[in-house]
Amino acid sequence: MTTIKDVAKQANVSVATVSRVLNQKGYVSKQAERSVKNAIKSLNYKPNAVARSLYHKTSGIIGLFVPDISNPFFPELARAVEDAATSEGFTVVLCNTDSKQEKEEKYIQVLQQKYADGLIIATGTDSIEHILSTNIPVVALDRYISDHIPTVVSSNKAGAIDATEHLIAQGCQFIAHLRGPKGVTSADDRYTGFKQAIEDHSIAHVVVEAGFEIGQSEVATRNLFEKYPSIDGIFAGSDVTAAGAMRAAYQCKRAVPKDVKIIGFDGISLGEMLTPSLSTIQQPIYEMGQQAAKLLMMMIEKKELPSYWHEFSTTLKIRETSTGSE
Amino acid sequence: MTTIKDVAKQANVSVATVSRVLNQKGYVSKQAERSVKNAIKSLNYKPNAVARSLYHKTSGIIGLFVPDISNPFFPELARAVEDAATSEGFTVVLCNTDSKQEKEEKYIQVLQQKYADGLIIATGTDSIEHILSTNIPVVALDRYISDHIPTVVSSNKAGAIDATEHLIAQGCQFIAHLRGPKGVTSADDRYTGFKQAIEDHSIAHVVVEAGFEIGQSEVATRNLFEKYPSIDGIFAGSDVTAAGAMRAAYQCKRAVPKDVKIIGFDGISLGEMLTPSLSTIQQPIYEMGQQAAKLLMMMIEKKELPSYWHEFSTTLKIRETSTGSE
DNA sequence: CTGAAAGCGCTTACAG
DNA sequence: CTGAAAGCGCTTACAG
Repeated sequence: MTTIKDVAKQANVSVATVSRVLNQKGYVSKQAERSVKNAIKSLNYKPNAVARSLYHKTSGIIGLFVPDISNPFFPELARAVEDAATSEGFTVVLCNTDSKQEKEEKYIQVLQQKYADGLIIATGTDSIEHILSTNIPVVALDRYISDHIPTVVSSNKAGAIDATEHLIAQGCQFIAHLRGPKGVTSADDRYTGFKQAIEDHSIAHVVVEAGFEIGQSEVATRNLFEKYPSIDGIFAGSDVTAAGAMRAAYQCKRAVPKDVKIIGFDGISLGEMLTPSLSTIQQPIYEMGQQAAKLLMMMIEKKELPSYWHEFSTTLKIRETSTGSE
Repeated sequence: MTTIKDVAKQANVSVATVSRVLNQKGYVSKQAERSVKNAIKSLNYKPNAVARSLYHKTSGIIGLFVPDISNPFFPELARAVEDAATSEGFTVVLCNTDSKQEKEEKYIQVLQQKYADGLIIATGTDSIEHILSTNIPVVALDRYISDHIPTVVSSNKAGAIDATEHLIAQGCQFIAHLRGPKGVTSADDRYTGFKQAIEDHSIAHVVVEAGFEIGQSEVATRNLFEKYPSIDGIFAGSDVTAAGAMRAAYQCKRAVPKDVKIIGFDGISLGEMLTPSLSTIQQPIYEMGQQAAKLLMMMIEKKELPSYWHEFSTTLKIRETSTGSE
């Protein structure tokens, strides 16, 4: 690797001068600048990022914490974060935490040792101390941590109301809600929205916890069909659990959407791959990831944040699982 | 941040001694060791990874190149790579290249400036010069680059034969193959396997290019049904394109598996989320990602590689889209 | 406008 | 067994 010394020698100046033209900082004569630039080009010199890091105590690295990138909600988010970060010259380190505090702590330690500039946290753990006690910028994505941490979420409650009212408008008389895990902010908010819509319209309903995974949801829905044969609408807490409900309907010989209408939540690409295609509440996933990255980079650059709360509207996406009666 | 100097002062030794106990290298008296260890603990000292990097010219960073993490094949691979890397103290940087050479080159440059230790390349671009000309260790995952680069793939051809013969065994008389993009090694190999099986059994068939995306596959399959109404079996080049075929069958009112049997390739979790669930050729995705990471780390540690070619067997996973006649 | 020097936080020959 | 010193490749006061 060629270093700043090689460039200085070739250009017949000191390393200080090379550094000045590199950073466009301080006075440099036209002539010196020209010969340095030539030397840089002819040697194909690229400054060593590690040496810069050591001096500046920054690295251009940001950590992205997700529970598990295999969970289909997170890749789209990760893509958005990475795009936004890369466009500003940052690099993103992927951290799968399985929502385990111990893993989060390990990642935080390793990242701090590398002078990571910031963290985007899209995972939920019970304890938040280890996050609050870190001294690097953090933004919370798709979850709430604390009022002191900038937060990017979607309108989970309003979206859940839209979903439920859509089912009601489609004529559903007995609606089941497959709710996500208790204690997970988004799942709780969706539940609250469901409850409110149901009460506003006095519709028969039942709520069951179905995690965020397909297996659990499939079993839960099957049990539901057995216990309450007259269920004709399902609001699933996520698109993945909606897919589970569709599988259960198939197994129990209920036609979708004819016998039972189903709507999910998230708007991940899975929904369009299902047959029939899944109606859902679309979160602007890409925009959310992008926003989180932008906020983090503003914090890193010590800019004032316009707000600590960024809530994105959801939109009702009507596809095949909730429409008509075919 | 507390530094090695602080520790040295607290322990009443020189920084050299502290460094020695940190690295368990060189002679240190029991007594010095004890007082250094105490100082480290009481100050909660963590060595600065950047300073170490600068000296050693390594960083513990590996780059993972994928076309797009949103494509559902890659998250499982990424998870495996990240798990294996983290367990050995490496950190993985996510690089979405969109299979564009220009993006790959940019990432390579940035990573080299950070003293990245290695690259796992799971993307295909036409040119490979920029990869060959890099001087850091590289392993190719799910693609072939060159004989000089360790490669981890699955038995695409054999898997395709299994898929095709399975459809034949299920009684299919006219089989369509939705092949992946030409020039992509895995897609080409699957096509070759299909051809071979078809010829061995003299079955009517048709091949059409359907990319690796759902939209294209859906349209292609619809056209196929229109043109060749007697198609009763589809071997899709990936699980995603199989999902597209299922959507097309739905639109064209062909029951799956009764009227047309479908099998995919990959074994991503999507297959289990579909209704009916998707028969497929399962690649050991996690093991492949893990193996790639392990090979890369061996190269980084200058260990001899047992082989440059690591081919994993696929397994036929019979689920609902290809069985019975219901 | 420019260079010598100190410093970022480590590691490792080299003397002793 | 231990410390002073040089060096990894940069950047930036400080003098001139």
